[in-house]
Formats: sequence, C-alpha cells, structure tokens
Amino acid sequence: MVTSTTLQRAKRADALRNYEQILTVAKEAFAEDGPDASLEEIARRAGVGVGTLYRHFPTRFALQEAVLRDGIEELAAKADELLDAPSPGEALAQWLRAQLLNDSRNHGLGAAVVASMPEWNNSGSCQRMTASAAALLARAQAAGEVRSDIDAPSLLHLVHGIALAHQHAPDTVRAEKLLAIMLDGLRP
Amino acid sequence: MVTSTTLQRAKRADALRNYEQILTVAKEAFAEDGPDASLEEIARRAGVGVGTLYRHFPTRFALQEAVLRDGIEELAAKADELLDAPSPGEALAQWLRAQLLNDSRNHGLGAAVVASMPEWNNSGSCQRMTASAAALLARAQAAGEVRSDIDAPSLLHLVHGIALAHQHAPDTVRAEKLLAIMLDGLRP
DNA sequence: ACCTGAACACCGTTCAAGT
DNA sequence: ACCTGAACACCGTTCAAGT
Repeated sequence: MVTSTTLQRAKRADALRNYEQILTVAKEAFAEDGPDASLEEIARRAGVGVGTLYRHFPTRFALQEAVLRDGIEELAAKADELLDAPSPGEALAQWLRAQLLNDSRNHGLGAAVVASMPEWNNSGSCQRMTASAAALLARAQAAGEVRSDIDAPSLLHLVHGIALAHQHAPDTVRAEKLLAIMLDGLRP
Repeated sequence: MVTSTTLQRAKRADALRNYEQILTVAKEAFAEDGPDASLEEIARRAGVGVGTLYRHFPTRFALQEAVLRDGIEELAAKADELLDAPSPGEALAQWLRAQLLNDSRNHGLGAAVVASMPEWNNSGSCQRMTASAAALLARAQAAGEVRSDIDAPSLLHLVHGIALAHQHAPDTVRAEKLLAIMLDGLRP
C-alpha cells in the first residue's frame, strides 16, 4: 500500500514531521468538531504556526482530502481484490458496505466533503472512487445481477446519502439496512 | 393553510415587519450562500440591527427552521390529501417525490439542516414530517405494497440522503431516478 | 526551504443605551 | 416592547521577517 508518507519526496525532516503532525491532529479535530473544525486550532494543537498549515495544505479541502486519503486508498485496493470474487453482485454489495463503514470510521467527514465541497467532483479521490465503483458495477451488470440503468456516480451518491443521513446518529445497523434496501432496488 | 404570519400574535407592527423582512432575506441568503450564510449580512440586507435578528431568531437553527416552515406545512397538507388517494403505494411514492422537489426548491437547505443540525431530530418540523411519512407508509404497508421492515425515519433519511448527494449538482432527473430505484427496493 | 506569528478583515453573540 | 450598534472574542488568510 502506498501511504501519503511515501509520496512525500525530498522534504526536509522537520517539514515532513510537521506535515504528519498536522494530519494526525486534523484527523482528530474533524472527528470531534466536524468538517468545519478550526484550522487555527489544528495548527495550535499540532505545535505549528498557521502559516505552516497553509503551506502544506493551501485550502481546507486539501487538508480534508489528505485526511481521507488513506481510507480511499484502502477502498481502491479492496475494489481491485473484489474484481476477482466469484459473485459479481455480492462483490459490489460488499464494496458498498465497505464504503459505508469507511464513512462512519471517519465520523462522516467523507460524506460531508462529498456533499458540501464543490471541489470534490474534480478531485483525484473522486475519480479514483468512481473508477473503482464503475469496474465493480460493470461486472455485476454484465453478469445480469444488477439492473443496467444506473451508473457509478449515482451509486456512490446513494451510499454517501445514506452515510450522511446517519452522521449525527451513527446507527450502523440502520444504515446497513438502508443499504440492503437500496441493493434490493438494484436488482434487474 | 396556516402561515407563519398568522401565528404571530399581538406583535408590534414594526416587529412583525422586521420578522418578515428577515425571513425573506434569509431565504435568499441561504439559497445563495448555503446554510452557513452570514447572519450579520442577513441583518444588514434586511435593514435591521443584528440584535433584532437574534431577538426574533435566537439561534441559526431557529432561522433555518422558520425558512423551511412553509414548505413543511405544504408537505404535511399534501400528505393528508394523499391519505385518500386510491393506490397507497403510489401515494407514498408521490409524497416522497414531493419531498425531493421541496429539497431542491430551497436549494438543499432542508437536507443540509437535517444532516448537520443535531437539533433537527427534536424539532416540531421533524416530528411533523415523520408523522406524515409514518401515516402514508403504514397505509402502503397494510395494502401489501411496501415491505414491512422499514420505518418512517429510515425512509426520510433515504430521501434526504438522495437530495443531499445532489445539492451541488442539482440534477433533478438523476435524483428522481435514484428515488425510483429506492422505491423498487421498497417493494415486498 | 521552510517556519513563525503579527496583522487585517470578517463573523457570531451579547448587552447597554436608546425610542 | 422592541430596536440599535458598539464591544468582545474568535477565526480565516496573508505576508514580512526570521532560521
């Protein structure tokens, strides 16, 4: 797995330390205070000047995307694995459940970013998730296990919608039941 | 129809005028700038001191709920009508479509409030919508047109999730297609 | 190169003073 | 009763000065 760390190239040691520290603190802050958590406080808690935070993450969205990156890499990897699974329909269902789980793991940050950050649609993360979803979906449709009149973006919208609707009452059971209902609706 | 105006009792004329003016401006502001629109600017554009805004609407949520109130009254009324419609399943579907339409009419404010304001669940508006949904749902379930293992809050969560996922690309066609898929999933 | 923190503009919220 | 707007605290963002 390629982590954000290994992607850093030739940074000074202190810069790298700061980068990681900001990321760690940001993860906590977003979980506690939501997607609008104070950047100033994140910098403070990371023991870093605000300017340093802005240097590493020029926009709030950049920081949010960085926080989400690990989970997204994992989901992409999981999608690749699932492309070899025996039942294409079940593989898709499993991956969508993983999406839901990931959304709840980061306390709804993912879903919130998708819904309220216009930049999301043009981000690499979005393209990556859409590509994974499209591959799994195409296979399930080719196998006749999923109706053909739905596309990958719609599918992701639905899952994130379910996640969003539960971000303030993170009832995993209920969320998974809604996903099950949605999956029933996906049958041809 | 009972409007918010007729609910005001014995206010001074200028107070009432201010109340209405703030509401009008807030509606525009939320549509333009989203649910976090500046309260200060709303007051300014309404030609009113900030204190006056706070007097009428002690919290941001109070103002948001007031902006949404008319649409909610309409939906509640529509639900009452639809309880007499011939097909219980179709009546439910129609009402859910109206929910979606209402969400897009106020530029996603409704869905955003539902998702990001913890106060929502305890609000009268929420109880009202849940009651309407429950009545239509119960009838559809009794008629055997909708599966019995879903409840009204889940149903509303799903619809608002769909609306939320589209608030930054308000593609009505796509949203309605997702709703149709969800409705398919609701069949017994 | 990278970091710091002061500086500026802006917003949320309260409250003393006004009518 | 209701309104106003100044006052305070806080945050986002930039940028000159430092290492």
